[in-house]
Amino acid sequence: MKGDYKKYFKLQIELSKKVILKNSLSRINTVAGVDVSYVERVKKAFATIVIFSYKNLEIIEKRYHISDINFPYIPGLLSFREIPPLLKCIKKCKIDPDLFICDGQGIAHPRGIGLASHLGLILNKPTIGCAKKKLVGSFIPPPQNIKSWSPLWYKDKFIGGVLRSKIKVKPIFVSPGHLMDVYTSIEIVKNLITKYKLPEPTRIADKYTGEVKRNYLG
DNA sequence: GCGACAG
DNA sequence: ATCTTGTCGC
Repeated sequence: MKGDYKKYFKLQIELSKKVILKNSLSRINTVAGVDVSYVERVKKAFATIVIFSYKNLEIIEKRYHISDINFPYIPGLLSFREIPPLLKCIKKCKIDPDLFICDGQGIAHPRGIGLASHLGLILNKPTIGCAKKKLVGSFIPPPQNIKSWSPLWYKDKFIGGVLRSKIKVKPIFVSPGHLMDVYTSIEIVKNLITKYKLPEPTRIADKYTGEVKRNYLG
């Protein structure tokens, strides 16, 4: 029945109980950025993953996967649209990254299980959500100082950070996905930012996605 | 009813 | 996400 997504809501509520908000990383060697873009005209999803060395942000592996779109975009249910393509893409990697950065929310979600949290649970890996826009929560705009941030609150819970990744640009929304905590997620994203709004993993994965798409369309 | 609403 | 032109600012 069109518009009936109760089963997905229920699944999210059950999955959210399994999310672990505790940093499980003692040392980070590799970090991956994942992204998905779409072309409705041909009903295709373009997923990419770019893996970097955490220390010097050097690209050490990149993969992509093109698949059919089989779930619509519905705020709050993004993971059901993006995870299938991402899993096939991630499976192509030879390297198993220590951490994944997702283009979307972690626990900053109506039911506490955004794309990053859901993906982390499935992979049983640490993940961080880094979104360009807010989904839920309230906050005070962070100062203009570079890399300053303000807390993101939702239902009296501290769920993430609104980070000023670049001066005179809208801040980004960082929240832990899985096997990660709020403070650590913010600190890690700070380390992954260079001179752009988005942290390198997500920024490069997004750029790669556009490249793959252009090649496909000719 | 109204506003909000990741990609 | 995608579409889409010019335009303001460093």
